[in-house]
Parts: sequence; C-alpha cells; structure tokens
Amino acid sequence: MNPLKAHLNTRSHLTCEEEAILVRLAARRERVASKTELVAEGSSPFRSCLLIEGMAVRQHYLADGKRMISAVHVAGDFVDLHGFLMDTMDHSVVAATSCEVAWVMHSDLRTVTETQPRLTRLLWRTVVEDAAIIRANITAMGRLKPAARLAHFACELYLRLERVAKVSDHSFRIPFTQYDLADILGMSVVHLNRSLQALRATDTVSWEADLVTIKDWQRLTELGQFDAGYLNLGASKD
Amino acid sequence: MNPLKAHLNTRSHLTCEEEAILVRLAARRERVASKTELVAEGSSPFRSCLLIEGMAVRQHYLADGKRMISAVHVAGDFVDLHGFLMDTMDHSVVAATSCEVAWVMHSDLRTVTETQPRLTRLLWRTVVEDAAIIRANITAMGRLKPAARLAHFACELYLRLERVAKVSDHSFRIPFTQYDLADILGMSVVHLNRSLQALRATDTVSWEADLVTIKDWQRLTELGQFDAGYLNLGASKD
DNA sequence: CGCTTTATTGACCCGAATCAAGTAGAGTGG
DNA sequence: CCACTCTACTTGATTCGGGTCAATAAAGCG
Repeated sequence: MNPLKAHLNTRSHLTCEEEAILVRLAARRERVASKTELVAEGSSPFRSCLLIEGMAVRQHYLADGKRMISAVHVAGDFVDLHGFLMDTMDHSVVAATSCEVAWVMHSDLRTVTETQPRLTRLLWRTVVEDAAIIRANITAMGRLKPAARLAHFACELYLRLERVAKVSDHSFRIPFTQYDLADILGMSVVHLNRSLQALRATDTVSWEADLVTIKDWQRLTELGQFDAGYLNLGASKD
Repeated sequence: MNPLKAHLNTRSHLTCEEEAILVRLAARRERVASKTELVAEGSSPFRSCLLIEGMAVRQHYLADGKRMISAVHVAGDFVDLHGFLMDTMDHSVVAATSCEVAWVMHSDLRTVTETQPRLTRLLWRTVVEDAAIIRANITAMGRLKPAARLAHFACELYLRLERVAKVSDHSFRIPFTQYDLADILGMSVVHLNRSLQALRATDTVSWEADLVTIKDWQRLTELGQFDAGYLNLGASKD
C-alpha cells in the first residue's frame, strides 16, 4: 500500500480513515512476472490495477505490427482508473518488470465516490496528473531532438521514482531494453542507440544497462527542457 | 449548456436534477475573441473554463520559442478541470476561434463532488477521455507518417464534432492555419503543407481553407489507422 | 491600395529509418 | 566444459524523409 499513500500524500495529507480505506481497497494482492498483461486491450474489466511494486507500460500495436508505448507507470500509480470509468480499454497495460499489484474492485471504487469526496478528488487528480505527463511527452516528442527527449524522460522518471522512494544516491533503474525505449520515444532502435550515446557524451547522466545515474541535474534538465511543474509535486488544493 | 449535456449524455442519460445542476454551474457566460488566453500558464485559477461554443487549444512554448499544441478542444469540453485539481497550470489554453465559454467556480465543483457522486464520475470521465485522446495522439505521432497523422486527426475531430452536432453533410470546420496544424502534429509548416497535399491526393477528404469534407470515411480511417474505440462513444458504465 | 498573414513551391542538406553485419553476454543442453 | 542459441547492443552503409532557408502567390484587412 505504501507507494500509493506516498504518492497521494505528496499533495494532501491523508486522514487515518482515508488511509484505512486505501488499505482495504488494495487488500487483494498478486505478484506477476515481467511481460504479464495486466489489462488487455478491448477488455471491459470489473477491477482496476494498482501498481504496488515494479514498473508497467501502456502499449498499443498498430495494424502494421508497430508498437507504441504511450505511458510508463511506476509503483504507486493507479494504472487503469481508466477502466473504472470507460467501458473498454483501447490499449493494454503490460508489466515491464516483475510486479506486485493490487486489484481494486470497481464496486469498491464506486463506494468511495459515494462516500469519500475528498479521496475521490485525490484519485481523480491522479488521472489529471497522468494526463499532464502525457501532454508533456507530446510536447517532447513533437519539438525536442532525440537526445533531449531521452534527457527529458530520465528527468521525469527520476522525480516520479523519487516520490515513491525508488532512487538512491541519484541512481535508479530503468528496466527497459533499447527496443522498449525506442517504442516509448517513437523512433527506431538504431537511432535510439545513437541518441543514447549522444546523451552519454554530454556527461550529464550515466546510463549503462538498466542503471541510470544523474551526474548533473541542472544541465540534464536544460538539455531536456525539463520543467518539473507538470508533475505537480508541490502542495495541493485539497 | 447544450454541448456539455450532449457530451455527457452520449454515455449516461442525465437526470433532470443533474441537468439542472449543470445549467446552474455554467451560468456565468462570456464571449471571447479568437486568440484570447482562457487559462494562463503558471496560473492557479479559482474557476474552470467550460467551452460552450468554438474551439480552443492547449499550448506550451519551449525555451527556444517553439510552440507545441498538445490538445484541441471543442464545444462541450470542460477545458481545465485540470485547474480544479492541480495547483498550477503547466500550459495555457487559448481560444482558436471566437468562443463562448462558461466559468465554473471551483467551489461549486467541489460541492458537486460532495453531493453528486454520479455527476462527479461523469466529470471525472471527461478527464479520462481527454487522456485517451492524448494517448492516441502519442501513438499517432510516434508511429504514423505525416499524411496518416493528418488523416487520424481529421477522423478524430469529425467524431468529436459530430457528438456535439457540429458537422453537417460530412463537413466541418477546422479553424487552424497551417502553422497551427504544424504545431499540433509536431512538424514544420513546409512539411505540413506537403503532407496535406499528399492527403488531398488520396481523395479521401477535401480540405480547403478551414472546410473539411469527408469523402471516403472507410479509406480515411484505414489511412490514419483510426480506431474510434478510444473516443468511447458507446454506452457507459454508469 | 499598401501591409500583413497565410499558403505554396524549390533547393539544399541533415537527421533518421532501413538494411545488414558483427559483437557480447546469458542460458541451455550434450 | 564447450558448442549452440537467443537476445540485446552496437556499428557502418545507404536511402529517403523532413527541416531550414528563401522566394513567390494569394488573400485578408486597415
């Protein structure tokens, strides 16, 4: 339960009652292997997946077999509140590492919306945050050069993982192969590889295998034109 | 009020009480000229903007002066529920045409969340929908060729405008200059122009000035690899 | 009727996809 | 323990898409 609490607590402090409700919601746990499909495309689920531990991606295959990853999720993310409100999923969610997940029944979420307005707003906000993240990625994809996009991606993940205590000593793990990264950033593997080398050459970050270490945050954010504002880590309205 | 009702009614039928509440929420009307900034970047608004009539874009300027448009909004869209839940805006919203807008006080929205769980879910859902749209655009940007992206964009806007009765006889108006379109799709104006010509050459759509007419929906959707699923026009859960 | 904004075209060149090959490490089985 | 295979990463060569620069129409508009 901790990561979601950590996630929500960044903004408003949860009351004891709210914490208790979250714990109860997330009681139904499961550990799944990497590459497990957590939410299938086209499905109409009756429960939503909350990531407790590990990372997952939202992905979509095009008719011509190309894959695009539209979002990356970390511990504490309520991966498919989408499914709670929409009837069918237009994409699938797949575990990128071994993950611990909690399955939250939609009927329980519904009860929350009927009885816990403040908690409802907090959950609603996580969707707004997700949207802000995707929007920032749109901007990055449309207007940044590949190496800058990689820098932006590293900055974003750094802060998101920090919030749930998954970084230590400026280092964190990105469990993606270069094929995954290419599908996240919308480019070819070959070019991704070269862009990654270009990024390494700036000496702002060390990125070997899945271990990423920030060496110069200041310059890295400039490179990626990264402005943390959209992650809204500050105080909340509620 | 009509467009939002039309928008929300596509999924669940609103009760009379809920309709009445929406009408009251949106009582504070204003007409603004094209290019008016409806929501400023960095602001922390106390009210949210509901588009009654016209179109608007979410945009963001990068440090180097480049602009990216991350979303397009049409009549009936609750343009910045974002601001209701987050503390500051990371981008601005600008009218793309002359618009009629309604200003909804956050305090009133808050009351809705405390007393109208079903309406709350419907509003929440509009945010989820927005996210789905942006995600589809990420996929399009990352993996589709420019002409296909234009086709995708036309398909999406067609269905969204149809929902609020803004299309007639397979035609609708896209009030964007080619500079705007370039910033929406993340490419240069010159190339956008050429891609548009390529799209016209397919004879699936007529696109002259701001008037777009679908000539062959079937082929246009194939071209843009457009699958309407993500717009979730079907029945709702609630 | 000038002036600005928008659309279009050509020339040039760099960036990025594709194709193809080679290397390295991890796991498997004889 | 070594050959075999698979996957991930890297590199080079080639081609083509798409950006930039520059110029010209065309169309509003004051």
